[in-house]
Amino acid sequence: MPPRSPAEDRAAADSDTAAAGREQTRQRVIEAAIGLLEREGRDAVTTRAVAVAAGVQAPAIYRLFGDKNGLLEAVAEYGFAAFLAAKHVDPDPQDPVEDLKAGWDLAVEFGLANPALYTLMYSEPGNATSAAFTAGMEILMGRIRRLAAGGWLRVDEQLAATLIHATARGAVLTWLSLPEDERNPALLTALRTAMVTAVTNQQPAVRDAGPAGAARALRAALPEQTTLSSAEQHLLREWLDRLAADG
Amino acid sequence: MPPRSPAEDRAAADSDTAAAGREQTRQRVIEAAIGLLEREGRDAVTTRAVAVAAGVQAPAIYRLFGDKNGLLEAVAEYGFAAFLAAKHVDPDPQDPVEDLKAGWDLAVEFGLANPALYTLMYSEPGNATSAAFTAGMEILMGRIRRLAAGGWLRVDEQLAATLIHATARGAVLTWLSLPEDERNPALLTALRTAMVTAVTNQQPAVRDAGPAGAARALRAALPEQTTLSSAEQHLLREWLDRLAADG
DNA sequence: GGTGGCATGTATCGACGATACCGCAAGGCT
DNA sequence: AGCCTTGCGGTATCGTCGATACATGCCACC
Repeated sequence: MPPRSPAEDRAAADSDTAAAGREQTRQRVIEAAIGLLEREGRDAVTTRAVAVAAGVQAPAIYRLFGDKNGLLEAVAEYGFAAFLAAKHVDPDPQDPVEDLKAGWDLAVEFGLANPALYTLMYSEPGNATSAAFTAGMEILMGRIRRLAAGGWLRVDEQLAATLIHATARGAVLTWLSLPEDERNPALLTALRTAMVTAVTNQQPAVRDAGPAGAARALRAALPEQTTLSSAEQHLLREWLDRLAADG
Repeated sequence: MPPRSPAEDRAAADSDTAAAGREQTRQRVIEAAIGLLEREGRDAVTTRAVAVAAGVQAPAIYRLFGDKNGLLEAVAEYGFAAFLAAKHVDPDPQDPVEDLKAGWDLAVEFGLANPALYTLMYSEPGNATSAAFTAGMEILMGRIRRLAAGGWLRVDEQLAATLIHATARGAVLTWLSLPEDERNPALLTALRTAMVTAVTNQQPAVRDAGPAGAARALRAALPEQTTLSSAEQHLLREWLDRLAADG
């Protein structure tokens, strides 16, 4: 959200109601655009149609969103935020791998539930900055971090995130591109297990959770390593001893 | 391709040259559209711009392709056919799994080499009927059939084809959506092995959870730690990054 | 040498995204 | 209190888009 405009600062007395009204019409325009998008398809979302559907004048859209792309971005963010808000995220999952599956299912479910919105967001490359979008990314990164902390992660955290995105995107777009009578639910489960196999280890690399367990595991697996110089390895071992003893 | 038009039948004498000329201008228009698409982006492909780029009148496009969508479909088919023709397919591969990988690489390579064309073809669901498209599908189905004949296939042939498509689509679109400095080639190889694991019976090489996994775990679990000084933690993190990336 | 049919070329239509311009209502200043 | 500045909402309009009607002219055929 941008900082308060000078006009709002000057008229601080009723800026609340004015800003509230503005936000209200903004929301009405967005919902009208979503309605058109899901009811009549992407091409039906024109500035004029959205304006009459929302009961506002055509230039109001440009004043509210600056651009048609701005409107579409606002629509994408609104839809994604609404979906995220409707779903609750387990803050402390027992099985991080199951949690990963749940997160993947969530992403795919969003795509299948809002096909027009999903293709609008993910069909063409480019935009990646959005409040709701980064919020979803934060949730995903949290899941990945828990996996890593448990020693489950097979690849880099960044690569894991990209792999999850790529499989989910391929799953949703391919599913949507199939005629309804060829949509096999096994596609989704197979892709999900493929994602899990690519991202996680079958057995965690650390036996005990927490830094001490990870330090012990790393200390045990280290001798074969040559990436570090011998001096570095020596110092690293010392620290690992301290970390392992700390648990 | 439709059967010969009555006009062509009637003027059979020079229908060859006439049809050839027509096909020539058709090809010129398609190439002009491809040039605009890859040089100035999707939105630059307007009927007028294509017409002036190809040196034809605006209505000629509608006479040749009937519609702007017709032009775009012709463009997609042309580009895909050109790519298919440039690549030769091993008719009798020795290792069908390696052949599957090669086919997947081919599909992904097409997407990475022709990003605008690829997003045009696969971004939005719908069109699936095209000569070159079905030709590519035939090649893919041949590969899958050889896998099935060798007993390699783990799932339905249809599901295998869909899985291959979905992973390739996710790989290409995700790759293209990343900024150039975040494009990790490991994404493609990881997705390819995930696809092979999902489609074939080939078990992934059981990777020992080496130091990289433990390093990742320790890196993710570290922030709560206070045993080390901040300077030590900083250096440790650096080493853990190197160890984690080494796997 | 007509004659009919079809491709070519010009002009134009409705809709789209986007914006300039005008009136007006609401504080601020003297 | 009255004037004035400031910014918002409403009307009209611009340039471009996809798509098409209409006139023109070319060419084979009789």
